Amino acid sequence: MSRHTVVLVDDHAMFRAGVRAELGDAVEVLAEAADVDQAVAAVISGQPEVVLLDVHLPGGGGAEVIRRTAGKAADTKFLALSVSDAAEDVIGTIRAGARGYVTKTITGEELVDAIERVAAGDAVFSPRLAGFVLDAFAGTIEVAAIDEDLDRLTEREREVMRLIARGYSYKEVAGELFISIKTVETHMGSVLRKLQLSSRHELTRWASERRLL
Amino acid sequence: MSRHTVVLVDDHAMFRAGVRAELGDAVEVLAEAADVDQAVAAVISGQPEVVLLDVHLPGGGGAEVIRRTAGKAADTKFLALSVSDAAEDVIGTIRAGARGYVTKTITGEELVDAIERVAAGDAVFSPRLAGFVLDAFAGTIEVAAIDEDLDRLTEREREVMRLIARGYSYKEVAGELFISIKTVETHMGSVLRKLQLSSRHELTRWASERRLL
DNA sequence: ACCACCATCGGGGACACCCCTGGTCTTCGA
DNA sequence: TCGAAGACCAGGGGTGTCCCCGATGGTGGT
Repeated sequence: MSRHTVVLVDDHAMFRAGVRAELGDAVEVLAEAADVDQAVAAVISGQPEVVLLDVHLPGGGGAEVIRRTAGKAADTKFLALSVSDAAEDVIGTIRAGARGYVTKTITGEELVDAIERVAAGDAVFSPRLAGFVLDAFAGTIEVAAIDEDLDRLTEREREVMRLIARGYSYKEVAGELFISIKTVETHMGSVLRKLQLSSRHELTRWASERRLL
Repeated sequence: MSRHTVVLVDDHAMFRAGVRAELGDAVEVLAEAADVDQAVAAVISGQPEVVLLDVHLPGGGGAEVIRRTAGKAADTKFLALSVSDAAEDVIGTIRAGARGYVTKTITGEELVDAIERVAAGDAVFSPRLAGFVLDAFAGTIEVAAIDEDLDRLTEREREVMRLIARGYSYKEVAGELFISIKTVETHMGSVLRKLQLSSRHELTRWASERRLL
């Protein structure tokens, strides 16, 4: 197997040196970078197969590097390499487009394996972290935050809201709930006022962001 | 380590027997099920740690089992075990709440390991499949499938469509694109006709399902 | 008894949305 | 050179959406 090309991004020179030593001859380190600007430049000029990316990085964080190089390094995969195992770090980085996320407790051998797998198109996670992504994906995260706004609605208002958010017209909602259009309008007025929205379109977006459909 | 409890769900008795033989004494198979109804009953009465779940199952599919047992088997994890490596199967099952997805090409030893990891709270994937989930999560999937409908729109129609789907009114779109409201209406008429939709609300849902916002 | 809140319903109005018919101008390829 | 297609614009009409005003009951707390 030919050696994979890698760009190494971390704000601590000592850590970069450590990774480089651990990787040894298994991969070819094209360049190193210590902040977002350097990283973006290095990735675009080097076109590496894999970028080893620190999540907490001066200048916007690792996710910013992924966003700024989007489309400018077509075949480059990003592998997050972080001390953090916080869910928001993991999810944020994956959302940005990283193909893997491993913690710095990883051994050199495992890291080489992870790099090879990411380069091959697979996704690599420290086992415990994959669960975060799945939780977020299945929509079980943030469920708690809804109620602050949502529980100020009455039961009837919630019914109307749900149908409207799904795209039903007032008339259809009226037919569905066996009430008059005028009552639907009244409820919708309350819903929009309580949720501080101004149109059914905003309501649709509000509901879809909270996965209430 | 104590043996994990498992319910085995697959519509082929032959395959269930095979899995049972492969697992041997490593896990305790509480029950088997051949369709959705049997599976739901077995999971609720057995309260297993892990359910080995076939994706294509008479009565609604594996995802239906997960939905119907939601909340009734608190500590039970679901591990999909399928011949299919199609992205829609993987994503659909994970969305329903499965904590892992492996193909039936797996060896018995690997399957035991996967069961143990899922029981411990980790997520397990056949390497190639994890990418599907990440793609869907990052919103990069289906980008190819869109164009069949989307590329029938002209450039201007796409601009109008994007703004409308975001909740802009016709007037706001007109102001944004420096054209008259009447022109926006004309473009929207074309968009709705070409996409076979009938209202801006359906367009909003259409676009959000494809993550074009 | 009174008040607050909820669900229900109505009139009327301003505007948005969707469809229809028409038209001009440009670009592009047969 | 002539049509096809796209971007642009207009009028009119029917319906939907959102808001204002009002009203009637029921329920629950003080």
